[in-house]
Parts: sequence; C-alpha cells; structure tokens
Amino acid sequence: MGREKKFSREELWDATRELVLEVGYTGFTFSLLAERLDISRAAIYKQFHNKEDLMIDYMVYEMEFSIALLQSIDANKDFEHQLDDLLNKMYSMKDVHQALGLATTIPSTTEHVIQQKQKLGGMHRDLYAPLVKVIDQGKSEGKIAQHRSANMLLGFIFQTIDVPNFERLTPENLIQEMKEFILYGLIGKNIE
Amino acid sequence: MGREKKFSREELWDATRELVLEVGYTGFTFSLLAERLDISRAAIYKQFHNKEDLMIDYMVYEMEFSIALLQSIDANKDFEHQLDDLLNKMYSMKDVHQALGLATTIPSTTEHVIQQKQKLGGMHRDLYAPLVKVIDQGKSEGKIAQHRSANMLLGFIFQTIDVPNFERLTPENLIQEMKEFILYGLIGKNIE
Amino acid sequence: MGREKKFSREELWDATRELVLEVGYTGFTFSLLAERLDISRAAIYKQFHNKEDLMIDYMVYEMEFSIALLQSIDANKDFEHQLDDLLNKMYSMKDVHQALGLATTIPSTTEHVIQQKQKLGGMHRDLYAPLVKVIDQGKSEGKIAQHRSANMLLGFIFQTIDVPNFERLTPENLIQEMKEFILYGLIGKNIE
Amino acid sequence: MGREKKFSREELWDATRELVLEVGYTGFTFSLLAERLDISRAAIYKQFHNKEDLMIDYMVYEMEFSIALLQSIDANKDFEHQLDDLLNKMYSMKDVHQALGLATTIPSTTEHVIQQKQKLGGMHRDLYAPLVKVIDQGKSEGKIAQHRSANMLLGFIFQTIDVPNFERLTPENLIQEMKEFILYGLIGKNIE
DNA sequence: TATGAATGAGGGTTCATTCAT
DNA sequence: GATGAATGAACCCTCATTCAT
Repeated sequence: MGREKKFSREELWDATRELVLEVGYTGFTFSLLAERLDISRAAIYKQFHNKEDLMIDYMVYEMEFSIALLQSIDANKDFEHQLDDLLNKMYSMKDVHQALGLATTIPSTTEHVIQQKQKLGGMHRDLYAPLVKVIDQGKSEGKIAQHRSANMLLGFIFQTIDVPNFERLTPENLIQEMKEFILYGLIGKNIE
Repeated sequence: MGREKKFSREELWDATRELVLEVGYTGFTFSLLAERLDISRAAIYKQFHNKEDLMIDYMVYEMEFSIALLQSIDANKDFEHQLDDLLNKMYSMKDVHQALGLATTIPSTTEHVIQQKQKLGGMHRDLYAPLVKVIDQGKSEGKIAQHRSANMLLGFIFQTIDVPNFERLTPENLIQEMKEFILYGLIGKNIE
Repeated sequence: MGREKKFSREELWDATRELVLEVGYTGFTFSLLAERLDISRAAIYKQFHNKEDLMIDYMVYEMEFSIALLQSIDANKDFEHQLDDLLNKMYSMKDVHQALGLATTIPSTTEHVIQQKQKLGGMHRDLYAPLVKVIDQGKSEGKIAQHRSANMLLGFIFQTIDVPNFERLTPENLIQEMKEFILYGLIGKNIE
Repeated sequence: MGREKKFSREELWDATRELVLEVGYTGFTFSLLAERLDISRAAIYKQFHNKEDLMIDYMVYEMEFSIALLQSIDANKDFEHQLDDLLNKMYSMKDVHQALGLATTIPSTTEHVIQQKQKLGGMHRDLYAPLVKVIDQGKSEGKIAQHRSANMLLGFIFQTIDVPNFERLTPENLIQEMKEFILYGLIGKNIE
C-alpha cells in the first residue's frame, strides 16, 4: 500500500556525500539535493525534519561505515602490515573524513541533533579503538616508544592523510610517501 | 580634501581576520564587518566590488605577511635550529593558515578573483621558498635524504601543524610533540 | 465486502470541534485531524474534497445540533423562565458558536462551499426562530415593547453571551450578570 | 544622506489595518503588505525583524490612538451625554477594536513581542480608565447601582458595539439601538 | 565619499492536495 | 476504501548588491 519510494536511503546518502564534498556544509541545500535526486524538496522534508537532522544522520551513517572499515584491520599481522592496511583504508575514506570534520559546525538546534552529536562522540572512540591497537602493536614490537601518546600520534596520522597532493603523485606513491613520513619523519629510515 | 576615510585598511583586515576565525568564510558577511568597523555596508562596497573580491584581497594580504614572517628565518643557523624557528613561526600563524585554507572555496566569479588567485599561486612559491631552504639545509647536513621531495615534506609539516590539540597540551609541549613527529615519525629518535 | 470504515462521522466531527477550538480555523490542518483520528490524510480526502468542504460541512453539522438544542426551549413557560433556559443553552454552546463565527472566513472556492453557505444562511433563520418566539413571549407579556426588532435584540444577546470573563466569575454568576444586563441594561432593575 | 523613504509609518499602518480587516491576522503576509505599498518585502524586514514584531507594534499604535480618542470624553457632561459620546467614539473604532482582539493570537516568540504585550496590557487599563469614569458618573447620578462591576459592564458595552448589522441600519439608527439596549436592556425604558 | 533605503534571488519550511499501490 | 509517497505553491526570512541623496 502507498506508492513506491522514488529514492532509497542509499541513493540519498550518496548524493549527500557528493554534494557535501562539492559545495561544503553551508553550500549544501535541500534544493541541490532534491535536484540531484530528481525529487521535490518537500519529499525530503517527509523523511528529515530539517537540514541539520539530515546532516547529522548522514554523518552517523558515514561514521558507522568508517568504523566497520577500520575494524577490519587484521590484528594478527605485524605492526608494519597493520600500518599499511590502516593507511590504505584511511586513504580510501579520506574525502569522507574531511566531510565529517564539518560535524562540529552543525548548530545544535533540535533535540535529535544533540542526541546524534553525543552518539557521534561515542563513535569517535569506536573509530579510534582499532587504531590504538595498531599503535600498541607498534609499542609491543618495540617500534614505538612506550611513553608516546597514541591519541597524539593518531592525530598526526589523520592529518598526514589529508596532505594535498600538489605533485599529483599516484595514490600508491602518495601512500608510500605518507608511510615513510609517518614512520620515520623527515630524517627518514636510511639515514644514520 | 573630501571626507576623511573612516577606516584604514589595517583596521579592515584586522576585523576581517577576527570575523573569519569566528564565523568562517560562509558565515562572514558585509553586515558583520560593517558593524564591527562601525561603518555602513555601502562604504565597504565602495572599496570592494563584492564579498569575494574582499576575501581574496584579504588572503593576499595575509599571505604577504606570512611570507615576510617565514623569510625571517636565519639561514645561517643549523638545520635543527632553523626547524625550531620554523615550527614556532608556523604555529603562530596556525589560525590564519586555516583561514587561508578557505581560499579554495572562494568561487571564481569575477576577473579580479581569478587574477588574485593566480597571484596567490605565485605567492605560494614565495612562501615555500624559505622552507625549502630549511629542507635543503637538512639535506646538506645529511639529515634528510637527497631524493625526498621538499614540497611533499613541507606539505606534511603544514598538515602536522594543524593537528587538533585534543589532549590540551601547552603550546610548548604541543610544538615539542610536533617536532619529534616531524623529525622522527612514529618510530622516534631513541629507537633503532 | 469492502473494508470497514476506520472512523465514523461522529468521531470526525468531535475531533474537528476539538481541534478548531484548540488551534482555530487557520491552524486546523488535515495533518492534525488525521493524527488525532489515527488515520491517514488521504483517507479524509476520500470523503472531503478539500479543507473548506470539510469545514463547511462541519459547520452545518454544528448548526443542526444548535438548532435542535434551541428548539427544545419550552414555549409554555413564561418569558423569564424561557430566557433563563435560553441563556443557559446559549452559554453551553458558546465555544462552538465562536467557532461558527469563523464560517465567514472560509473562502468560497468550490461549488459545494457556495451551496452549503446558502444552506447555512437558511439554517440561521431556523436557529433564530425559537429565539424570536422567546422575544415574542416577552412582548405578549408586555415586558418588551412591540416596536423593537427581534433580530436586533437577538444580535445583542448573542454578543453578550460572548463577553470575556476577565473577572473569572463562576459560570452561574456570569450567566446571572448577563441576564441582568440583557434584561435591564446599565440602569438595572432596582433603580427608578 | 541615504535615499528618501518610499513609504511612511503612517502609510504602513494604514495598509496594515486594511489588510488585517480584510484577511485577518493569519491571512496577513508581508507579501500582501509589500504589494499594497508597492515596495519589496525585504524593505519591510529592514524596519521590522519579523511579522510578529510588526503586528504587535501596529497594535500598540492603534491602542495609543484609541486611548487618545476615549480620553477626549468630556467628564463635565452628565452621564447620558458622556455615554452618547462614548458610544459614538467606540463605534468609530469598531473595526480597529476587532483587529486588536487578534493581539492574543500573536505568539510570543521574540523578546520584543513579550515586552510590547506587557505594554499593551498596561495600555488596556489606560483605555478603560475614561470608560470607568463614565460608569462612575452614572453611579454618582444614581443611574447605575453601586454594586455593579464597572469592568463587567464595560465588557458588555464593548460586545454590544460589535453586533452585526444584519438589518443594515444606518450608523445613526444602529447606535441609537445600541444605546437603548445598553441603557435599558430588553425590557426597555418606557415599560413598567 | 559615505550613507540609509531598497531590492531580488534564494534558503528553510509547511501545507493542501494528488497519485500509485 | 485506505495508505504512504510525492508535489508545488506559498510563507518567513537573510543576504549580497545597487541606488539616490
């Protein structure tokens, strides 16, 4: 009963991601989204009470995906292989990660947004958990000094992933560069 | 003769910087700027044809300041001291640097914006020039491998500077952490 | 055979009355009505082509009820007792009467509305008929001057019923005040 | 400096009054108002932050006018002449009075509205004050019983003024009818 | 030159109404 | 007959920009 939906959640989130990456959070409008999905603005309002509700739900969706992705890192491999895996996966979610950075700019006007923001806060820990394990593996292998803060190191890694690719390296080469920098810094491995 | 300007460029740029940091590029409006300077919006329009023109000019202004700052690094010191100096200076322009990051989001609608964007591209090189010298110093001291791309390394450094300070370290400690990561990566100095 | 109706007319008019009194005519929406009856909006549209059609039909329904109520005034009692009865009954339909006042604000867009508005006009006479009898009784008892227009006097009575109860009198006291004013005006009975 | 206003406050309030009487508070929109004044909607927003602010200010304006009008009743005349004067003046503000009745339906969303509502409350007393004097005059002349509540009686008078003119009497005759009803009620003067 | 006033385009949102199952 | 989904028109409001003094 009732007629068939013209657009699925999947389609909606895909279009949302595209648009957020193209025009940013403030540039993102229901008009644009509706146009891209070839539906009316009102149709979206049937499912989301307002723009903020939609955006925060989108972010939770992306976060869940990211968590699942990072949780799939094989904890049985050695540190270097785990790091490889980690960097590849983080690189694949690079764009989305930037979009998620906008979460902080969503004003908390509705109860729903407040709740979802709290949820996102909790998910942040879930996202970091597998990464902390990688760092720990590094420490247990004696590769990383015990005293270094995993959070800080992960912060650096996340930042490094977002480096602009001015030199237009291939993803493989770019990731290789990142890996070298992340592991050994400016000084590099081969020196001294 | 004629009426005296009610506001100087200096005041205007200061107010612009404050506002951009407070509300972001999209939140930045002529209304806000006029209010802060206690002048009318129309007065600003006399000097800048539109919002984008003003923003791009502001960025050129900040870039010039940044270039001057980074050019003041003493090329006679050794690599580590230069790097220290570099990081401290970059840290002090951290916020502005983030604001500059918004440059990419300015749509190129007017001829003026297109020209200034090109100019900014050129200035980017000027900004990097003193930094490349630091890297070169590192290479000449045998600290950095010859084959590594200075641009890439600088990109990493810039990214690292922007790391979020979740652990609320003091600036001194934060810079210390950055330095260690930038120099030696995850692996760190004391290992191997 | 056919699905059973999920809601009766009675239920629908009850819900309509509640809502109109709560939110007014313009605040009244099919969404609210559907929600209160726990059915879909479309189900209402099956029975009423549009909002105005429903509202005008609702008013005819209320009018019929009001007519029946006022017709129950016992024409055999004397003037004062009839007036008592009248005021009590009018007071009990006070809210609905106010709601009916909104009828005039319904735009006559459909043929149905136009017809029903005419019907309402006719019913207005039916509503007034028993009241005119009360006035006539007053005249025949020599309480009311023959020359006075019954319609006009009834208009005054209806207006008086709607007086705002700023002093928060009990209904009994309020009705008593009304009665005194309606019968004797400002000057009052006990004077002269 | 700056260009000349295309519309004065006076014009704006006149157009507002017309529209409110034509379409009611909820039917009143900035679009309609702008169209009638032949200006853009945005021009109105320059002067009033939102619809409610405008409406509440309009009501204060009308209230001030009404107060001035009623204060001009000559307190030295006798009761009947004062009442005459009163009814004539109230009749002339009949429409506005109906519009003022809508004040209660304005939602209090902004601070400004809340303040103005309080102000209106105070003005209500100012409006009633000269009327209470008329009642008092009636009492001192022995025309009105001492125990009767002036507020209640004024409520009745206000209601009576709003009676619908179904019989299309001339204003003079209508006022005459009102006066008779208000003074002597149904029973009338000449009886007993 | 600086200003107050005015404007048009566009964003967020609601609602009466229609359509397809 | 009942439903869920979709729609377009209209509303409130903001903002970049222009105009006339």
